[in-house]
Amino acid sequence: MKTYTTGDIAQMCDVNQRTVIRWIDRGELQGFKLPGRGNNRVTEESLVSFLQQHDFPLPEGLILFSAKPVLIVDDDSAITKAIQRVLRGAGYKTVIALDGFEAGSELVRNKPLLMTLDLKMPGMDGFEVIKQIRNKADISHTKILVISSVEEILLNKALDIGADDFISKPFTNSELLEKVDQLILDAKRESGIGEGI
Amino acid sequence: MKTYTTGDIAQMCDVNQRTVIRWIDRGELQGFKLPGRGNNRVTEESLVSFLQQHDFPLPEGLILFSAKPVLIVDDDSAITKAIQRVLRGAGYKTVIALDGFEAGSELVRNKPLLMTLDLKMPGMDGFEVIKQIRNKADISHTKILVISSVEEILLNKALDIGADDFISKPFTNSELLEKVDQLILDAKRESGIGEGI
DNA sequence: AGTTTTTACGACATTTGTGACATTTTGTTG
DNA sequence: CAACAAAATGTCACAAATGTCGTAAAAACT
Repeated sequence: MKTYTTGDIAQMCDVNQRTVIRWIDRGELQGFKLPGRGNNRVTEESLVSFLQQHDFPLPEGLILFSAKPVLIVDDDSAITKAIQRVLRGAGYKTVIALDGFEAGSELVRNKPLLMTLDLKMPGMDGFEVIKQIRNKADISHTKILVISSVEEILLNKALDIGADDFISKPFTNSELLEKVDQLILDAKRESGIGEGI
Repeated sequence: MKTYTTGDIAQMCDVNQRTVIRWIDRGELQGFKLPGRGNNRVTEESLVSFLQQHDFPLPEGLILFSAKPVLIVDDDSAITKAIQRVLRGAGYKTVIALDGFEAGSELVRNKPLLMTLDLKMPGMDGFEVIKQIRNKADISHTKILVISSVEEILLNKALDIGADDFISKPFTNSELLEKVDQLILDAKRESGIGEGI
């Protein structure tokens, strides 16, 4: 379960850290204390509830952190639906993009932790997309799982450019889920507050 | 997320702080309250929108934030640069997108008032893009100026789908500027920005 | 082991919200 | 124009909330 320190929250709310501690002391923000000297921690749940209760505009990185969708990019809607079925079955929310424009807009809109990417889509250079993603700060953290049936050499090239993993068609549901679970885990571990903005 | 206190705004607008609080209470300036006694905070976004609506001269630090760019979409970088030169000369900020992915991501990222769109880009269906834009609430307001050399019939079809205006290649700088100025004016009027009495 | 960064807390300075009231501005009427 | 009412804004005092600073402990990171 993700927790936040008083410093995280202070930065997030544009408020002095001393003030956050006072909120917790007064009980206005629910937190718990570490054994040592009583350093405060606040669960994501408490924080979101607190922010909503006071009409705080939700900071980017926090919006539905645990419910962020996986973006599925493929021009073949049969494939996107198949992938979607598997991921939904495992509890993931999903968003589908069938072309480059949709992929770009949904990526920036949802800022997913992970996207699956078909390397050879008509009119869309997968390698170029990977480069652009890694080059834009607000989405550069996105985990990219390349899904394709092209030759091994090209897949390795994708990894060199910045993809995080690949899977070759055809693949089994469990193979897909294994890689998705791993990448999501990595993404959650790496993501912190204030980073990647 | 940058926020401002009532004191900041009072100083900025050369107004009594008491008055700023009343603006917020009346709902004329959108703000939110801290837990304690309800101290007010106003996001940069709300403040800029408020200042523009009342023709306040924008303080230095807020000018950049307020100037939304024009998005230029074309696969031919010679053309994008030419358009960029003209628009910059007229004082517009510009962002260029050379393919569908870039167009989608920059559109959602910058939420420009206006985009120029080449209808026939390789691997990107201009009509489909227009449809998608009109179908997504966060960008549906975007003014679309179609720039193309295709036949009149297709251009009219673009208008039917949801484009706001078109201009045929080749065109002069003044023709382009005239249409851009008009569309930007429309966009500002419709969004309530820059309305003076 | 070490070092660096972050955190909690106290004491004090500053800012903020509120109410009550004075002043200015705006609009209307004769 | 003058007179007037209505609304908006300015002024002031005080309690409450927040900001600032220094220090020592804790946590994070080699």
